[in-house]
Amino acid sequence: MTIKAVADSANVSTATVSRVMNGTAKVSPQTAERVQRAIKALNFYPDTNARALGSGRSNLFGLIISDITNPFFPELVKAFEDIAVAHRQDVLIGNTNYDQERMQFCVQRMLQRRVDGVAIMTSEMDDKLVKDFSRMEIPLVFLDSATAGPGVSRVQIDYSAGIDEAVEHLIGLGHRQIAFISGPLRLQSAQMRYKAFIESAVHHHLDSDPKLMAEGNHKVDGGHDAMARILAFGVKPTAVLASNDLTAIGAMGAIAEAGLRVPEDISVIGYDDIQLSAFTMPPLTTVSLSRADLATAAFRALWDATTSGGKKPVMGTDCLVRPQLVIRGSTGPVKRSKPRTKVSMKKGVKKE
Amino acid sequence: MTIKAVADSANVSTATVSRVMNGTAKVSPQTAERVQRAIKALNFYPDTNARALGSGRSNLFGLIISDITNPFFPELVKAFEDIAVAHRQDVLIGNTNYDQERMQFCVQRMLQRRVDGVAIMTSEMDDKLVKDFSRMEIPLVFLDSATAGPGVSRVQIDYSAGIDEAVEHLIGLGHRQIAFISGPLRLQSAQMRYKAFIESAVHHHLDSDPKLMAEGNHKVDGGHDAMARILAFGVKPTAVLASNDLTAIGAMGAIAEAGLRVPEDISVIGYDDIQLSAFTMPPLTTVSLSRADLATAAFRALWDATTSGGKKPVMGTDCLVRPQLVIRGSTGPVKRSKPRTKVSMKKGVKKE
DNA sequence: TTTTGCTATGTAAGCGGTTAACTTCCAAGC
DNA sequence: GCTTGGAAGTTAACCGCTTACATAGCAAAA
Repeated sequence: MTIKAVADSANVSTATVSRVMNGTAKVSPQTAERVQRAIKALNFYPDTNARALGSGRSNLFGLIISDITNPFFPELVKAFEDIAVAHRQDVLIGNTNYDQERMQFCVQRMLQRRVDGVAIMTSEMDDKLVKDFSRMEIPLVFLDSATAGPGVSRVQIDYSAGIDEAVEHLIGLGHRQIAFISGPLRLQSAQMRYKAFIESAVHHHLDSDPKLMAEGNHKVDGGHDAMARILAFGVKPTAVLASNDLTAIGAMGAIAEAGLRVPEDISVIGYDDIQLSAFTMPPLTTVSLSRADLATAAFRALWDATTSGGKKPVMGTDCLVRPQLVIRGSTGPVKRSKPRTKVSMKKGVKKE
Repeated sequence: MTIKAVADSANVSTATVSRVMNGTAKVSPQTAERVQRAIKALNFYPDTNARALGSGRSNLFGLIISDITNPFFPELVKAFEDIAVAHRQDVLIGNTNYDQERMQFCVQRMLQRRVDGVAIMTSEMDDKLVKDFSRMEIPLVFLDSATAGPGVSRVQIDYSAGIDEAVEHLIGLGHRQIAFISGPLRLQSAQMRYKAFIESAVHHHLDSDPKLMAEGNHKVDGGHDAMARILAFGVKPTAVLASNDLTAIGAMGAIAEAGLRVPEDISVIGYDDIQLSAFTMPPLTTVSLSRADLATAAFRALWDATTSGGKKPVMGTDCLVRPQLVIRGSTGPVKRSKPRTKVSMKKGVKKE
């Protein structure tokens, strides 16, 4: 079943069939109608490979992520795919697993498939590999890294805004001793969150103590262990901010194991707002980062770059996505374990 | 950068270059060496589209899943991709979202890309669409449905085995009143688990009561609501078995909200063993279904079907994956709320 | 030496589309 | 009536690789 069969069946040339399929040139309504009918009748699907070869457009976008097992990503992938489907683009997903070699493979595959563009949603990307893409003039969009340039766009996350909001929420509840559990600091994405917290802490004159900081791994177990370590130090944070939700969930576990309660003894805030965070016990207060926004922005950038007629190296775009605090049950007012005034403190709180 | 450039650079014909790249025919070691060198030097990546067009093999497998946002799937996807990468196959993922139209698109895309085979990992697949694949003689592998046939393989899950093991574990702990929270019963996959439980219950002469059954949606909120409903009925199950882990997690939430404790008041068992289930509070006892096994079996089936030289309609294979109970903290001995003998019951339990 | 039989390589015809360049046809302009 | 010009189609040259077939070269057989 080829385009030729359709052409014969509709009594036109293959060029005409191609035109009605792609709408690339005027075809009389009657002819178009006839062709459409033939396509339907023969149940014809054009071969994408041939199409790509002939036109130089593969209708494929690459999507590189680091770990599909991290709940942040499936939601991103889904959102991205949704938009792609709507634009009749396919998506080739590459999972780097935080592994250099694997990433290498990934890039190679995309290069070979002649993808129309690549969304690089992991902060860990080798510059050399990026060069490979630009040599082929493949539009790129990065999440949180690289500088925009010819054919390279960026989607940035306003970490500070999200973290500030979280910190201010805690301060409003009376917290001053706020612990922070970071992700693995060798990853840029984790570092950015970490730095945003430090800045916010300084800016808000929070009590600072290295013992309030611990490094996790952006997974549940890492959050758990990090929290356990902090608790073991004997410092007594009244609140913890975690670099992502999984970490926060782990932290909540460690807190419970220490015989403390969330939020009565320690308030917990996560980051990302993965679906699950609404269902933890208690539901997690978290900084929500809309995967749909991220995906939309990334897709847009690629789409614009590939459909801009003519001049090849379109200047990349730059866009900022702003997270937003979602208050649920894991944060509450700080408990006065050692009330300074014995009685009727409650009445005196107003001004404090 | 085409194969021609490489050929010129190595002073051979394009055919020879193609041969050394694919190992499809003997080439003298020296020539091969020279070609390899040229490929490296020019940093040449063959165009997969052209290759697919010329050879009729796309080196692409389709992977259809229903909801990448369900933690069961990312792990499956990852495992599948891992094996695929090792075999130099790419993977085109399609998310049906449990939506007919979306599934349609999915199938279409794969057909157009001329995938070498498709793993259909969702129980909801339209027969008409399956026909489209077989007309093209595209090998298929199903998870949990369809009958094997020419070009159609199956990977079956031995639900009964897993559920039996769970039920026996509970019985061993003294439970007789076991509730079951199913997935959405319109989905085959949910039905199979449901039926397996019913059979097991009958087989083990468990107390049966329709009020012990509730339908969830295979997500956390569904599990929560279903458990709440069961509790509201006033029946007092001492244990709950959930159709998947997310459901179990939801159920644990509802139990906690009812002022009961897991496992002291109610034991909970999930199904799937998603990563998260090791980190709930308490850690979830669950029937572990190895995604790696599933993925491996599915991949194997497709791989064998596509590489079997010659005769096209190879008979599909059939394979059974056996889940296994993982005992963690959410199950415990049944509590004697109304001890029949007032005192020293503990000593008398031995024989019971 | 000539023939035979391999083996290593080259030649060129696809694969199934796209698209530039060209042909028709026909209405409008002069 | 003859040009001009634009719309609707057709022809055929690619796109980059694979592969059937042809060929050259050489060792063994005759």
